Amino acid sequence: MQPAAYENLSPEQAIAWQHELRRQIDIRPLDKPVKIIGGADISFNKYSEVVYAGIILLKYPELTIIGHATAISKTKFPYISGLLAFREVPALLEAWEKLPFKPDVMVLDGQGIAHERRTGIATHFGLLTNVPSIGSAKSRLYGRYQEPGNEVFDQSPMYDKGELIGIALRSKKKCNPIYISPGHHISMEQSVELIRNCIRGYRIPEPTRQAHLLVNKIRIADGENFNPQPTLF
DNA sequence: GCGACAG
DNA sequence: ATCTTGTCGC
Repeated sequence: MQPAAYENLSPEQAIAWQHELRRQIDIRPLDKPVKIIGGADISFNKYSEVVYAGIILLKYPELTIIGHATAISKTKFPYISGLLAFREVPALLEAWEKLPFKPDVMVLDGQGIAHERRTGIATHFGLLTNVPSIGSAKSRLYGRYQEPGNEVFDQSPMYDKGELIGIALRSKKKCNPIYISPGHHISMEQSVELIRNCIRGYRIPEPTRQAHLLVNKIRIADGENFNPQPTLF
């Protein structure tokens, strides 16, 4: 199935596709060391179908920005909890194709396998691009866990019926934890280790944080042309 | 039936 | 996610 056709899927069909994708998930150690790590995110104006996607490339472990790509696209697929990938992945793939070179691993803003059907946006993106991926979410979607300790890097496992599906990580003191889970072609341990090495004083790891800054920047720049609200007179 | 519910 | 200023806490 082509991602471009995602907007025509019904929620039921999207779920059926996730069951299909689930069979292809492969959680295992990386085959090569990480020298370049990428971060992806999207932004949009309320009530608008226009989505601004962006991917940032950082040198690892220095985390200096060495490249990026963006794409302005449209989507008709609404936000539905559990089906986030169908709304955001198409635009992200457009940005992915524009990258000057590909990263060794990608960090997505959302879940990896910490998902009811193990198909969070990071897993979905990893399967389609065949690139190792990690999910770093700002809130929990699925799985049971105990609140991690209050010190930086304290962590707590997330389970689904006894199966480890993610890790709640305290990335910053006095802040809510972030939820890490492998997406595809990477292990749980490596996912957490990489994210830990991407924390730079903020709650959000650099790849995703920089991607967020990037897409918000292009959205604001693009919006300075017309008025979203009904103009008076 | 009730509560939860990535971005 | 986005809309938005000040403000409580470390």
